[in-house]
Amino acid sequence: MNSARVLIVDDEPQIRRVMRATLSGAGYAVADARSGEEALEKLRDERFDLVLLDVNLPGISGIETCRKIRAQSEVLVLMLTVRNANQDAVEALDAGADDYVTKPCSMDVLLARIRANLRRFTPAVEPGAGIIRFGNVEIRVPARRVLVDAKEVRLTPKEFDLLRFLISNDDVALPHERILQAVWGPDYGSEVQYLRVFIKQLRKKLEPDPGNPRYILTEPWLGYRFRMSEAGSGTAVSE
Amino acid sequence: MNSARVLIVDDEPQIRRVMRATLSGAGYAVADARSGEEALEKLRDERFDLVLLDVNLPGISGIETCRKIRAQSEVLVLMLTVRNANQDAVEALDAGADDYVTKPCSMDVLLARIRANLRRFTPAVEPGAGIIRFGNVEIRVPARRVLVDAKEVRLTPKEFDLLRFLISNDDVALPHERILQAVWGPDYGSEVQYLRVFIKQLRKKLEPDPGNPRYILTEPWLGYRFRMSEAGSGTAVSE
DNA sequence: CGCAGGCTTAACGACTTCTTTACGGCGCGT
DNA sequence: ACGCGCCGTAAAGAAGTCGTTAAGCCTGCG
Repeated sequence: MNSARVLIVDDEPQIRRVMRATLSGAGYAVADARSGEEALEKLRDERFDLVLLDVNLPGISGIETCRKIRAQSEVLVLMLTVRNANQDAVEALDAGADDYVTKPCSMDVLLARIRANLRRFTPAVEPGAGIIRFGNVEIRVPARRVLVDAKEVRLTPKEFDLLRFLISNDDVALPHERILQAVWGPDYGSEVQYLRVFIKQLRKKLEPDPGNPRYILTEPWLGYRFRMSEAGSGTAVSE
Repeated sequence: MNSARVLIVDDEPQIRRVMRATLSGAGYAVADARSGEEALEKLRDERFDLVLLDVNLPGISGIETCRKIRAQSEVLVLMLTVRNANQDAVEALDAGADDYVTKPCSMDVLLARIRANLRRFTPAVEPGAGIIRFGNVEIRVPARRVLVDAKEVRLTPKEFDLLRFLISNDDVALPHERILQAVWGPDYGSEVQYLRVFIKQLRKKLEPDPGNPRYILTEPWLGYRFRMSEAGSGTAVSE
C-alpha cells in the first residue's frame, strides 16, 4: 500500500469526486477541501504529504492559498488550472508551488507527476509517532512490533492486524462479523471460529493472565471489546 | 549569487545557444552536451545540480538517457519536448525525471520551474552530508557508493535503489508491494520474487552474517524492515 | 561476433502461518 | 436434569512463504 496522504482542494464537487476515486484507486489516502480556508484548516489539524490545489477558488485564490500554505508547512503543493497562461504558471511556482498542471490533463499524467514529486521529497516522520502503550504492553505500529514487559513478542500478520483493529476501537463492543470483515475481508463475516483461535493467541501473548483477560474482553453473544485503560477513557491512535 | 550548476542537453545548436544565454543571465553556471552519451560523460566528471534534457536526441533517446542518469546520480532532471503526448510525459516521469516541460514554452516558465525544483531539492554541498553510517557500513548516497569495513562494495543500480529505499524507511515494516512499486515502478507490485533475489544479494554484500541478518530483517508474510540501530529494547539473549 | 554484467525467471526444501476439525466447559431456558 | 448454543482450547492438515541456487535473457561493449 502506498499510504501517502493527499489533500484535494477544489470547489467543484464533480472534480473532487473524480480525483478522489483516481487517487484512492492508486493507493493514496485522500481528503478534500472546498476552499482555501478549509484547506488551511485541514492542514493545521492533520499531516499530509501532498496538496492538489486548484488555482481558481472562491474566496482566497489558489495562489494566495499556496503562499499561506508555504508560510506554515513544507508540504508538496501541486497546482491545477484550466487556463494555460504562462504568467499564471510563473506566479504559482514562485508562490511556492512545486508543480503546475493545466487541466484538462489525463489522470495518468497527473499520477505520474504526483509520483515524481513524492519520489523526490518524502517528508520525514517524527520519531515516536504511532507508538501505543497500555499496561506493560508497547505497540510500535509502523514497525509492526510488540513489546510486553520490554521483551519483544512476535505476532503473525493476522494477529497484528487483529490487534490493531481492536485497539483502534478502544472500549467499543465489536460484533464478530465486523471484526472478521475488517481483518479478513468482506467475505469472511461468518467464520467465527477464526476469531476464537486468534483471540486466544493474542491473549496468550499479551495478557498477564490469559485465563482472566484484562485487555481483550469477551462480549457474550456479540463479539469482543478491547479496553486499553482501567479507568475507561483512553486515547485513540491512528494509522 | 545563484551558482547552481545546470547541464543543457540538446542536439540543436540554436536551442543550446538560447538556453545558455537565458540561464547564465539568470545567474546559473551552465555547461552543455550534444547527446545523451556526452551528457553522461560530463556528469561523471563534474557535479551538476540540474539537467535540462531534451527528449528527442540522436543516439540514445532522452528517456533512456534519463534512466541512465538515475542509475548513477541523484541530480535533478527536467525533460523538454516539442511533442505534447501524455504518454511521453508519463514515461519520462517514471524514468526518473523530476519535471517535464513541453516546448515551445516561454523562458519565464522554464526558469520558474527550474527555481521550483532547485528550491525543493538543493543538493547538500558540505562534505559529510548524504553519508549514512551504521555498524561497519558506510553509504555515500550522492556518489552511490557503499563501503563495508572501509572497503568498497560494488552494488548494481537496482541493489542501490533498493537499499536506499529501505534505509529511508528505517524501522518501518514495508510490504513487498510498496518496496517493489518504489524501486521497480508502479507496475511491478506483484513481482515478489525479484525482492527475494535482491534482498539476498544485499545481505550477502552488507551483513556481517548473511544467514542471521542484523540490518535487513524479514517481516514474515508482509515484507522487510530495515533497522539501522540496535537500540530496539533489551532483548539480547536466548530463543 | 562473442563476452560480461545485470536483470528476470524457475525450481526446491525448510519452515511458518492459516485453516479446519474435534472436544470439554459454561450458562441458560425448558 | 437435560439439551442447546456459545466460548475456549488443542492439534492436525493444507497452503503459502522465504532463502537459496542456478539457468536464461537482454543490453552494452570490445
